[in-house]
Amino acid sequence: MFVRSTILHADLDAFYASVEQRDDPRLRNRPVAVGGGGVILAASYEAKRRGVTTPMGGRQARALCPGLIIVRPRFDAYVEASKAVFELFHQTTPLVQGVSIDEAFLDVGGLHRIDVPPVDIAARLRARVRDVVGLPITVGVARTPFLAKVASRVAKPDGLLLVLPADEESFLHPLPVEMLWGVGEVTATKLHAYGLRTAGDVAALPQSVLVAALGPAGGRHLFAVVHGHTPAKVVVGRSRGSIGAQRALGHGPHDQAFVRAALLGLVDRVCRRMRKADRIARTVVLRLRFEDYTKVTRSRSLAAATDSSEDIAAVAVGLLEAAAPLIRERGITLVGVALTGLSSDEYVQLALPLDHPDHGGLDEAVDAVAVRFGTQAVMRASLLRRGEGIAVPLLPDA
DNA sequence: TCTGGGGTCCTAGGACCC
DNA sequence: TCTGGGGTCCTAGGACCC
Repeated sequence: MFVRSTILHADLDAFYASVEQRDDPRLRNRPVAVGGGGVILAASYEAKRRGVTTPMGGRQARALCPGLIIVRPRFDAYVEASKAVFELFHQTTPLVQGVSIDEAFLDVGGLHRIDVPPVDIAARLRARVRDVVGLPITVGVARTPFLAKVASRVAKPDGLLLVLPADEESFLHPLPVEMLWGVGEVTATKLHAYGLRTAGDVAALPQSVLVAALGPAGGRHLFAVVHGHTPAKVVVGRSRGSIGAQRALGHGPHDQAFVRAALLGLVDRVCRRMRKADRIARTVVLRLRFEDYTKVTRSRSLAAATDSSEDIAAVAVGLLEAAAPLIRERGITLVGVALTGLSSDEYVQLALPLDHPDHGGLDEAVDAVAVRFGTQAVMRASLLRRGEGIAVPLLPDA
């Protein structure tokens, strides 16, 4: 079969800082950073070239880059700009996988009947984002999302890079391991300890060595990555697995009532967001960080999923009280709450993966639904969600 | 150089069940 | 009664991403 490079990774450059430079001409061509809570959230390329990175303290950033202009974040403006750019993505192809507020994968493989090469589609998209929204964007074009992502990294800023299937190895292998998406500081340090500096160095090794060094999932993944064996499809329409909020409290001491109030505020926020999204949660996670920057999580699963602020607040406060000795000991500097085990509030999701090798598949899943919800439910259980299992509408008579 | 806020995925041990 | 294997769920921690 004829293989083509049809995945685009589109990534806005220095997103927050670029929006600020767009909206205030005085900031253009100058080192700009967007800062909140004493920390740099984004830096323009003029600032990045002088060593400003994220997250970095404002004082350190100014020391590295005299004349740095630090502006307060305007999140509403960023959300609006992001929506406008994603609108252009969707006008390009229906197959858009959002990665974050400022980047997405686009599959233009289905558009070949129009007879425009993907790299031309990418160039046109860049021009459209520049003209319509006024922001610089880099696009990588390759056969898989992973390769497109690495291509856009290499092409940044304000660039376009096509990696042809025949050139994948010669593109990938000279790159330092840090350039590979998914290799962070810890993994890079481990690889360096083995004398491995480039993707090509890693590619010369058998998979077993990587598994021994990085664990089964990490080792297999990196092996696949350096040989170009990453999934070719984008994933569309996947819903979030968790909703959370956190708040840095600054240096203490903070009394228990203050921490408790902060936590209740966060619970209120995440519960509103969850209800707005028509989701319900089954697990509450409390996140704490201490003066020595150690962190812990404490979690509790409910018997049934809920979107009730009162129920979730009660669980969260219970977890906080149980952690009181730890807080007294180490001094708290951050409190956060996350809701996981999310499901739609219209469906109950049974944990019955249909594609499990030892599993009988659909028949057994249907039987399990019948046992748990009655045969009436089976009649309604026609909806299969993303191959994860069976979804049963939660009706009053179910 | 002292580190924000929002997420995803993986690992691993113990409880529990068949 | 004892032993074993296989599976899922819960909890906690950690790496990584932007």
